[in-house]
Amino acid sequence: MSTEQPGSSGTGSRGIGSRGTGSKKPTARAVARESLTAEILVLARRHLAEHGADGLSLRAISRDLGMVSSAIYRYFPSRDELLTALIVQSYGNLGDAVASAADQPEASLRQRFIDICAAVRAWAKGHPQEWALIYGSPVPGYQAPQTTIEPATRVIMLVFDVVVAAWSAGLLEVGDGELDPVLVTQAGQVLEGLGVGDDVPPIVVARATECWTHLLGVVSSELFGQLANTFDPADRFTLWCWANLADRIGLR
Amino acid sequence: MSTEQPGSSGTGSRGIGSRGTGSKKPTARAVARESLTAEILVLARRHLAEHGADGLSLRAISRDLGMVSSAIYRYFPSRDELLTALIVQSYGNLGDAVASAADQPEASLRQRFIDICAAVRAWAKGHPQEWALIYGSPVPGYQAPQTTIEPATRVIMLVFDVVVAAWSAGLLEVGDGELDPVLVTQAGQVLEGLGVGDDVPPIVVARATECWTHLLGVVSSELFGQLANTFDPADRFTLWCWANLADRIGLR
DNA sequence: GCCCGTGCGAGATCATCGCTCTCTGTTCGC
DNA sequence: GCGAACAGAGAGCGATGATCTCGCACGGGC
Repeated sequence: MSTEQPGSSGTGSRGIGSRGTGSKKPTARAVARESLTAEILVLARRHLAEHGADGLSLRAISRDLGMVSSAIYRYFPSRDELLTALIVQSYGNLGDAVASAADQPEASLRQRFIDICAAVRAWAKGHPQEWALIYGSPVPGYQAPQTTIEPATRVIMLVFDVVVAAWSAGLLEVGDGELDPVLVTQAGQVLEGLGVGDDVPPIVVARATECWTHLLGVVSSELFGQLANTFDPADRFTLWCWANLADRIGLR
Repeated sequence: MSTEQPGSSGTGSRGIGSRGTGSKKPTARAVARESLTAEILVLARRHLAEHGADGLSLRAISRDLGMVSSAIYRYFPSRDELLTALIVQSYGNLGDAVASAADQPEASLRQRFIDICAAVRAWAKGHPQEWALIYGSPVPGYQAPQTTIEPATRVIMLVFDVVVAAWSAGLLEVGDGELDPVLVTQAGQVLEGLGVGDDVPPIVVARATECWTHLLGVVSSELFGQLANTFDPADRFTLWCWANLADRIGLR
């Protein structure tokens, strides 16, 4: 949810609100703009869910709104901007869903990890088009702006946290310095960027990323039909995969 | 390569060729059709590589061919049919690339497995749009016809074969009947459909599928930009992942 | 060897799309 | 209150996929 992301529309935050400093009355025009922006996003999300990312048509949305097509451009300067807003929202929604699944303080680490994986899959199955939007092939010609990478990291961080916890508990198999030096360097930069304590070894980042890519692979495979005719109702198969991944990070 | 897939266009194979029984003279018209169909596919592949799946425009292709747009429809009744032909071709190309990488009789099983993974990744990096076409999010509104699932299995079979070989060599950890009964059933159906000997245990299918989905996840993550700012030049990371997968199936 | 059916390309047409421009009415800030 | 900024309407541009009809040329059956 959280429909207040559309600050990305740019034109809207130029001189209207002036809500940065004072708390002037919100200017009927501004609230109308905000509400219409939100409404556009809701309709866009609906169209996205029903017709997919490239079935998303500004004209169709404007029709549903009873507006003329050109009016939409007052709120989103282009289709790509709308897509960006939807992507940010989707990352947020997925993050919310997974975070609430991960928020089980009394569950075992292994259970929490598996819950996270299952939550990712559940959200993906519930919102296939959104999943495809954020984790599928990049939309043609669409270049993900920098805005989208920050919310994207949130879900990964949940996985990362569990792996760190596993390492803290002494469960993660660390190996003895046999990690490729390039990986060590790259992992070090990630840790630096994250501001994590220097004591976290690079293998933690590598394992977390490995888990994440595998998680993506399993979910996308199921969602994109790669498992058809094999483990088709994939509930058990995915569960088995999560268990295997948990084993991999020492959560037996 | 193998430009004779367009049999899907339907209208073409009605009464023209009559090459099913006798070897009548190929009918200048038929060879023209065949060559033009092939040319369309070549151009389509080029456009696909340059502008992505949804940048593929029948009109643009017809322009490059010096034809009028409506003429294309004599050869492919719709854009989706063209996409289907491209998908089949892409599966074939990937299969060829990986098969040739796997054809190293004197290499160790582990090395062969890693070579297969690396070959998949290499092909994907060399043909990102094709990869997105076959393993990315389904093209909007496009429903993959049954025609595409057979060539899709070919690459998976290469992975499956290695896992079977690992099992034959007694390397694969089989466990002792602890596999979920649902997985056992589904794996059994797969084995039955494959006509593999009854002695192959279900865990082999499950492990192979697991490897495959993880392989897909790693390659797609890299290709779709999910590894940006982490293991960005992902050569070493992916190699490490392949090694881990090899470990997983007992190929130490 | 001719002839009618069929394949083939051209051209026009339709509905849709993203996006731009101009115009008029409304709202806001000073 | 007034000028400037905003909002929506409407027309329009160039492009897309798809359909239809029209002639022309080819080719198998008589």
